[in-house]
Amino acid sequence: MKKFYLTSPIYYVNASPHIGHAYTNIICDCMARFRRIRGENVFFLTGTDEHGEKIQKAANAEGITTKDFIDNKVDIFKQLWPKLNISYDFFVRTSWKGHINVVKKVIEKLYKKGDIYKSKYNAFYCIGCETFWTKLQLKDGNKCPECGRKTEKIQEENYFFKLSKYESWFKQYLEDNPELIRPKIRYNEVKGFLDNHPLTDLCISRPKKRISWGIDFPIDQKYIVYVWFDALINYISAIGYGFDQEKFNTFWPADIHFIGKDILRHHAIFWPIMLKALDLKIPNCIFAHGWWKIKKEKISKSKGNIVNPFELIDQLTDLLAGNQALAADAFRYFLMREIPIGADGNFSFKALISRINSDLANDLGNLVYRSINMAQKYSGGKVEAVREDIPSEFKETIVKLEKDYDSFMSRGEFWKALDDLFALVSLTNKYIEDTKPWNLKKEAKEKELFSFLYAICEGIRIVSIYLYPIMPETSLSIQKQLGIEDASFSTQEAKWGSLDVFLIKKEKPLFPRIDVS
RNA sequence: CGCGGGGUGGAGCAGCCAGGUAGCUCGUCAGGCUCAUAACCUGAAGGUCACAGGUUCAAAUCCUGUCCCCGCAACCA
Repeated sequence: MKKFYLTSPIYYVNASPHIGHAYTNIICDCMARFRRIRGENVFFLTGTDEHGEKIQKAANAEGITTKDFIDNKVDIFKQLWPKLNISYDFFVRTSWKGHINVVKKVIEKLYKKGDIYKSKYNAFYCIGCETFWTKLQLKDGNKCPECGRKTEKIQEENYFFKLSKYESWFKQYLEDNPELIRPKIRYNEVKGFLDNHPLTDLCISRPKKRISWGIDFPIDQKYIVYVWFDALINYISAIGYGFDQEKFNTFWPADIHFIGKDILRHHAIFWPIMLKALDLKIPNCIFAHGWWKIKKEKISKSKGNIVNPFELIDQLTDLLAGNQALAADAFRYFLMREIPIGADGNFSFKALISRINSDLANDLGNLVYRSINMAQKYSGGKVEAVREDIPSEFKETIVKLEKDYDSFMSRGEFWKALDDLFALVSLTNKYIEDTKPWNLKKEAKEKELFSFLYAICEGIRIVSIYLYPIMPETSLSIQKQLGIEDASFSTQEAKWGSLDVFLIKKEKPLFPRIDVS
């Protein structure tokens, strides 16, 4: 069985989750579910990043211990994922002992190898970015080139990881693996960055006298580990690197790391080099998605335009007859359908409702409802297979969908897959229109009528399978209404004519139209 | 010369990397149908693809220049 290991970033817990966190994990979940129905052995990792100065400060500001602070925040994330139907396999916390041990082992190993060394450092430190800059890099004399804030001049001894040693190797590796970083625009960005900025060694320790909240630096008790160096290692610690070799060998290397475009450099440069230094395989793909904006502005707390996913789901749940799982489906659908992955998009409640009404209620929901209704009315709810070829109306579309769906989904191009899938929905609606079953009924043309009924049931059954990764609950509901006892979403079964009989169980429409005046 | 994204019918977007009749969703207008959630189906109107040059048999797409918009304190996918 083919394995598939995918990861979300581990979320930094100094703030509560917003739409961006939800988006990333929904992307991951859609991919994970797709791989599962394709029959792959999936391991989907998510988790939290819990160390570093910012968290220590945030805890202090709230007047609670750092431990209490992170535990509270982690709980919030853990409450969110079920609400969005996120089917992760493991939740890793960087404060977890297993992870901490691996980080220490990694550092010891790299130190022995000579890839970590101690050096005096004359630098300018930006607290916000947790980044050191050289004098040359500073903006306006003493400001952080990334965020523009004043930096602190610091002279101290620290430990460094020899990024520079691997620079030429990495450049070549990038050259040879154009699909390592996706989408293309981000690949170009990284290449451009490397061409213009020679890699300097990465400072991976912080003196405890300055920051105490982190993993003890194993070879020197006066230091803790730099939070990013610690965090990236979660991708191997979570699957047992160094302590559960069987599991690790099963899943490593990662097939895809989904990240937001803001953390590209850490994942696309530091991480592959760290792995190379450890003699581990490089991930197959690092995929950086875009950002959701609100009214064309970046999400930010001070502008007050944070979309709180908890509130959003609650609001949607109310509008969807109290069905929270359906609300999650609708939200997932919107995020995956509305924008091409990789690009930025604009979020608005109006656009969300509009998608629900037009795509989910009018097209899909109505199709299922009218089909089920006809099956019940015209054949008493039992629709037996009429073994014919695929009706010519469907032939081309189904065959094309089978191929395109798989390739789009494999590449994470959810919006394209959904576009194609909804073309089948439309086609089925059109097929009904063209066939005019109500006339067949009047004229008692039973053969044609039953053949038609089987065709539309097959049509929506196939839709339910392809829809599953994006909208699991809706898919399940469709299959239930078709009378499929043991719901199955295996792509193997998305073949025309694989079901012998449908025993229709009509329910309410999948999605009500939402009135927003 | 700071970096990056973008300017395509009323709105939101795709197409640009690998040039070849400008496409999708929503909205508008007209018609059809009745199994269905005022839904579904059909048709129509509406764009000199920001602008100016260039390359080419051919440019939304490649090259050059110009204009305009957005993000770049912190939080942050």
